[in-house]
Parts: sequence; structure tokens; C-alpha cells
Amino acid sequence: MKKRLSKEKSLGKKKSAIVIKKIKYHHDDLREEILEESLKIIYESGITSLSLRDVARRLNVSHSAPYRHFEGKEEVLLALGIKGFKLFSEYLNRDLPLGSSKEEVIIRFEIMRKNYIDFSTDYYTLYHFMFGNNHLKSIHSPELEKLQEESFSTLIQQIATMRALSMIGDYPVFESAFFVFTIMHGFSTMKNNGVMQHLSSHFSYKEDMLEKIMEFVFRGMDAKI
Amino acid sequence: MKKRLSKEKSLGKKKSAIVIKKIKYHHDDLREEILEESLKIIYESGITSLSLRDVARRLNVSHSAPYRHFEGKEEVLLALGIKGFKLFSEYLNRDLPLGSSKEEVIIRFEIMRKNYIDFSTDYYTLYHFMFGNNHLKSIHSPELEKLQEESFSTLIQQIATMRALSMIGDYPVFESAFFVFTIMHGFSTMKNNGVMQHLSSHFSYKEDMLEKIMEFVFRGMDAKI
DNA sequence: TTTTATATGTGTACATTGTCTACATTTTAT
DNA sequence: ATAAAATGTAGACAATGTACACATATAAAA
Repeated sequence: MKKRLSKEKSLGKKKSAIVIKKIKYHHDDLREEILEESLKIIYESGITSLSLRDVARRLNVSHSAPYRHFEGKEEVLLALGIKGFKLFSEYLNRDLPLGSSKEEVIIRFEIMRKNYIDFSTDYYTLYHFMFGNNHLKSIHSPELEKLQEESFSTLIQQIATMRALSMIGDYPVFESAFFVFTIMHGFSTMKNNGVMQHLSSHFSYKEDMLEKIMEFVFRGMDAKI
Repeated sequence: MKKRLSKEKSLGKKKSAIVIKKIKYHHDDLREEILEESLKIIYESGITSLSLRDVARRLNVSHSAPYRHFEGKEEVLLALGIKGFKLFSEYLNRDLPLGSSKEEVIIRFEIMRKNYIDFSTDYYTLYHFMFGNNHLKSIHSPELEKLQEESFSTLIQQIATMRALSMIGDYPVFESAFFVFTIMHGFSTMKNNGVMQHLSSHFSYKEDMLEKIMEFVFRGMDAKI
């Protein structure tokens, strides 16, 4: 795959070289299909249930076929993490107003946090895989780390803007952002963990809990709104 | 085990029956040793690396021996969750001053949150197993749920006391407690997840980050201290 | 004490999984 | 057209969870 790409590149000098659509002899792009099918499995039953053989079976392919596209399971997990963070980033940036008036900035913040929670709710097994320390933590990958950084820089940028407009108190941007992120992450991991259920046997958990919590967050940041 | 107990009970009528110390013929208490060894493995390499056969091997016991004490792996995991929450509870309540003066109450809060973080740091693989949604979530167990409740009621009680003394703002106790718990949990899960590393490539993460964050938390609760 | 039942441990067996190697076939490059 | 590379298959192996039949130590009953 990589070699083919580099060869294409070397042909690139020719002006307007005709790009021929490559058709593989069994699957159009087995690598991609493996990842998609894996995401489905994670979505349905969590990372624990993901087995390469099962994926292969679902794709009507021999159990060793995935090894032509990935070194092993760990590399599949890494690729899934990368896809996950791309999707996360896309979610985060969804429908964001770009203006810089105070009103638009605060709306942007609200939409962003909604996007965050939407992602962690819609794909909570994926979110858990991405942020849990079981599988991804031990894998080193510059690409993955870059994506992770990018996701958070969206949030940090937002906080920086709010601070620049004096919409929040005069605290280091990193600290305010870290505070907000800790809440978002804490809420996301608690929400689908069963933890909430046990808390709510004593008290009553309502669907608007995040809104309630955000009031604490705004006070904590000395938000002027 | 249960049957033996019930028979002892039926003999219990005899006044001052001599209780004979039971010595098993291979292990004093294999069930307990299995759990302890499992905890070691989780501690060292996380729940992913836990295999019953490995545990048996380490205890010089056949691979099927554990099945005399547990129905299967899931029941071992449940028992580990129960042990985990007992230890968590013990940690939380460690060295707590019991007085009810404002000064003691605030110290109690500080020690409690230190205990929380100490636990999640000392046993972060265990913490992750306990609060992650991979393994424990699908298991129903009244005993486990009761322990989980008890852990949190310690925290909730504390917040209730602070509110009663007007040390924090006049918000519903459950909401304040939930806010604090979200922070503690969020921080704990982030701390050993690698997430922090990527955040800190943009900014600088210092060891006193939790203290910084707690300032936001106190502000959020309108703490008067 | 002897006998019997129960608790506890062992060994064999099987399905599932990750992974390696040898081989086959399709696609691409020369 | 032929060689090389990419992609897929089949078989084998070790590790795991788990079920079953069998063995033995311990406790209860006689």
C-alpha cells in the first residue's frame, strides 16, 4: 500500500497522469472494512468482545486475512483509536458558530460541551476504549497523540477566547480548561458506568444533571454571563 | 462451604460446643488466595492480564481448582470488585477527624479527598477496573451495589455537613456532592490515562494540579473558608 | 471407630482466540 | 509476458475459559 503510493508519487511528474481506480480482487478495501466492522462490534458490545477472527468471519474472509493489513491486534486497536479520535474531533467541532462576539462565544462553548457529551453518549463504548487505560495506553503512536492533542486544543482555544474577552476569571487558561475537561470527562465516564445508578439510589438523578453541574463549573470559573 | 456452615448451625444447640479449627488439606483458604493473587496481577498489569489459569499456576494448583470456589471468571471479577470497594471505603475513611467544628469539618474534607486520590493513585489499575464499564457493569450483585453506595455516602454525608454549617452555598446537597465526585473521578481517570500527557504537551502539568482544580471546585460550591 | 457424604483438587477434553508459516492467487511493475 | 509484490487461504500451535469424570481429604453420621 505504502509502496504503491510512493510509486504513484514518482509518476506524478507526468502532467495530468490518468489515475486509474484500483479494484482489489476480493475486497475493495479490506483494511477499512475490518476497522468499520470492529467499530460496530465495539459499539454493540464493547472492546472486550472484539476478536479478529470474529471480524474476519463477519467479512467472509479467512481468519488470517487481517494479518495482511495489520501486524496484529494491537495495530488494529491503534487504528481504531485513531479513527475514534478523528470522529471525536469531528463531533466537537460540529455546528460551531465562528463569530467572536461574546454572545457567539458563549453559544460556541455550550454547543461544544453538548457535542462532547453527545459523543461520549452516542459512542460510549468507543469513548471508554479511547480514554480507558487498558488497551491504548501502552501503544506509542505520534499520529494518535497528535490527534488527541488536536481534540483538546479545540477546547483550550475556546477557553482562551473566553478569557481574552474577560468572560471568565483571570486564572491560567490551562487551569480553567483542565477544570472544564475534568468535569466533562468525569461526567462522561460516570454516566454510563453504573456509578450513577448507585448514587441515585440515595438521591435523585435527573436528566438535566449536567446542566446543574455546569452551573457549578461557571461559578468555579467566575464566568460573567 | 455453605452446607458445612448450616450443619454447624444445626449443632449449635449444644451448649458450648467446641469449635474445631478447620485445616484444609492443601490450602488454608484457596478462595482467598485466588483473590489476593488476582489483586496482585491486576495491580501489576491490569485487569486485561488476569487469567484464572495463571493464578492457579502461581498458587501451584491445577487450572481447574478455581472452579471449586467460583462459578467462573465472572464470579471472580465480582469478588474482586467487592474487595476493591471494601478497600476503597477503608481508604476513604482513613485518618478522618470526627469533630464537628468548622475547622475539623474542612480538614476532614481535605483528608477525604486526599484519601480518594491516594487510592486511585496507589491502585489505579484496580480503580480503573472498579469504575471502568468493561467488566463489572454487566454483573448484578446487591452486595457490590451496597458497598458502592456506602463509599459514596461517606462523601455525601461530608457535603451535607458542610452545607448544614453553611460552609458551602445553598445548593442541593446531591448536586454539590455530584459535582465534587465528578471532579474526583474525572481527575482520577485522567491522571493515569495518558490523556494528561497530551494535554501537557501544550501546557505544563504540575503535580499540584489537583490543588489548583480544587480552588475552582471551592469557588463552584461557594465555599466560605 | 468405621462408614459415608461432601468439599476440594486433578487430568482430560473441547471450543475460541491470537499468531506464525507455507502455500495460492490476484494485481502491478518491468 | 514474466517477475515481483500484494493479498488471501489453510493448517498448526500455544493460551485461555470451561465442562466433565475421576480422586482424595475432611467432616458428619452410623
